[in-house]
Amino acid sequence: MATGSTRPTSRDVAQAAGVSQAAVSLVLGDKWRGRVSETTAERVRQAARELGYRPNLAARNLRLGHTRTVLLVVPALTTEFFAGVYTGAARIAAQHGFGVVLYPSPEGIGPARDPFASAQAALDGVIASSMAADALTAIRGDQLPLVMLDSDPAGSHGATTVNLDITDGIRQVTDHLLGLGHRRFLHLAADIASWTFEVRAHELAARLGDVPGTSLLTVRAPISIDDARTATETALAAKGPRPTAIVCDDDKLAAGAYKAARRLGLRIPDDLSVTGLDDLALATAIDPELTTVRLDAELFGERGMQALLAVLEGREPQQGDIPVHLVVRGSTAPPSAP
Amino acid sequence: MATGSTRPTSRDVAQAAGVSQAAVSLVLGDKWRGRVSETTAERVRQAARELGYRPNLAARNLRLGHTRTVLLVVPALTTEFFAGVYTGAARIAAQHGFGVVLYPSPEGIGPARDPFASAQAALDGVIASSMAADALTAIRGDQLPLVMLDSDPAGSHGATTVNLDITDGIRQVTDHLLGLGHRRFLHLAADIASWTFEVRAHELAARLGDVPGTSLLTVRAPISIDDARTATETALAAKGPRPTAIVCDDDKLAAGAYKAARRLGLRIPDDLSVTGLDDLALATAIDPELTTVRLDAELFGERGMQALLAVLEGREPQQGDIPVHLVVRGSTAPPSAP
DNA sequence: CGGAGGACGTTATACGTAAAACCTAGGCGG
DNA sequence: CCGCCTAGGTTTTACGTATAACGTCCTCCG
Repeated sequence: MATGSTRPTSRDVAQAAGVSQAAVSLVLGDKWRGRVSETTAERVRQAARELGYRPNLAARNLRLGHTRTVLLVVPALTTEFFAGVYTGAARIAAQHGFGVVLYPSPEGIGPARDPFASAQAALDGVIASSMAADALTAIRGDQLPLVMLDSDPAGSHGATTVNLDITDGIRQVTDHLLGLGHRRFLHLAADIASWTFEVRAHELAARLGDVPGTSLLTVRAPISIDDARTATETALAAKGPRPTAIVCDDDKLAAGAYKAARRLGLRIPDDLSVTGLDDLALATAIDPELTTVRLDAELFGERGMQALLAVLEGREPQQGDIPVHLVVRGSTAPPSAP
Repeated sequence: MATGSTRPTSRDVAQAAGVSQAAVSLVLGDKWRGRVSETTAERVRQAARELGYRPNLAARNLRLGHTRTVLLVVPALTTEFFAGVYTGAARIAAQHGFGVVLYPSPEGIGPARDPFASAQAALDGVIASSMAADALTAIRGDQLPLVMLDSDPAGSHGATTVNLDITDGIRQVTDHLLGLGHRRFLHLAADIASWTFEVRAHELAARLGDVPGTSLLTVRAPISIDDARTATETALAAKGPRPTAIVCDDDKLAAGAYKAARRLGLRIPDDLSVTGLDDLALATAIDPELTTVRLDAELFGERGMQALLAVLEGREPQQGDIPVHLVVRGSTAPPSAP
């Protein structure tokens, strides 16, 4: 409270405590065992408290050569899902003294399309969702440690990948629906080029291919309730035997399917079973509640961060996909008599 | 591609281009008009490109004394709303060469309850939502430029405030409902101590107080669909004449009210009108679609960031609350005969 | 033809921190 | 009583950048 209006530095603290700047750094950095007496240490801490001293992060980062900050690249934050991923990642990060800065989607943020420029921070590593595909090339340029989320393990050029076990999720959905007796399926697919959605399509086709007498129609829509509604409406209005079950890539698409069904006068689950994927708040808000595959977004973020920390520390990242599980609610039932 | 594995510095670029480090800084910082010839400038740029040079942000921040990074403090990201706020803030920030780092909610992130420690970055300013109230004391400690979102202008100790015109939103809701003929109201309130929710309660009471023959019952619930459902159910089960309209502090609460209504066998909007506030994706997913007050989250974030930029540059921030507007959908109708 | 600028750079320095290298008593074993 | 160790510090340096202050030539005008 003496120098003026500029923030106090470690030198100011040193002066106030009557020691050298080095001593301050030692004490505040907890490196003083056997180097500084307990009494002076306390004096330093006292002075720091009184001045309201906060170390200058920029200077520390420069000195240390790292920033304990990582970048999380995600698509636009239009659902709770990636908010959950962020929360999980940030939690683990905080436990290890790291910060997480977000780079949400190349579109919509502004002219600076360069994640590294726009995330104004010096970075130690990157976690990137494969859905933010166009940011990838920029990222690969730098040689920062990289963890890919929801990404093809084979196509990630050696980057560590952390994935949800979507394949198993789709398996659970199809087992459930086939077990109920459904045979004619509509796949309401997300209109996004991303590995995680390819997996859904592939596994669904593979599963149904194993069962004779099944049919599978696919229709694509952007992830928006209204787009999903219109796509579903036209698909259902087509001639021929109507599908009895709609498998959606995502809960929002499922909400669109609900609206289409209402417009067409079809009742869920009596005339039509619908499944989602995500388990957003939306899933239990609609009526009937949605049978869907629950993805643990926070765990996903945690695992991503843990993997990145492992890479940064030269350890081997944990192997294995993150389990997901079907939660059966009121939107699925046996098909009515054909 | 020569020095080894460590990142190239401006000195490496200088050496490669055969100039001094200062020249590199001049050229890359666009301060070279009349100081460096176009040919050498191009040589420098070329060298920088070849080496894949990126300036060390930590060093730059140290030198410059600022970081062009601001902190956005928000409650947990459990709806799209604050994701929108972030997106808007980040867009404006990017246009001005700023980065935004997020500090979501003191709970849930980890042991580091200090926003400044956990947001590992050196900061130039802070935008804070009043809903993250417990972080505030920590923030007030530092004397960073501060913009408060959704906060009592009178109680913000001189910090700049940017607010949505919630008062007008509630006015629109009550006008709409009163116009339809409703007289008995239930206020489903968010169980959060925050100015923005107090405003809702206050304005609603004031508005109805002006109209003789109206009644207002209030019930509080945490912002979760299930909590809202049970709270609503018990409120509606109480004896006495049943409310004909439920005004909810938020769309999620409204979704809970829907479920309560279904359980009690009440039809919306025939037996019960319901209004929300936010206009989340949820609002159009439920049936009937929700009459609600649309809050432009991105604009909110933009205005917050613009205000902070104004403060940082010593300009006067733009005055005036952000307009909101009622969007009437299927969840409101005249009350059935008393 | 002398010197006053421009054009084109370079040298030197400071930002605040962490930590290696160095200093100085005092105590103590041999 | 010498040498060495240890406790308790201090001096010094480096991190990479931006920029103020300082040199050169070369040109051109009076």
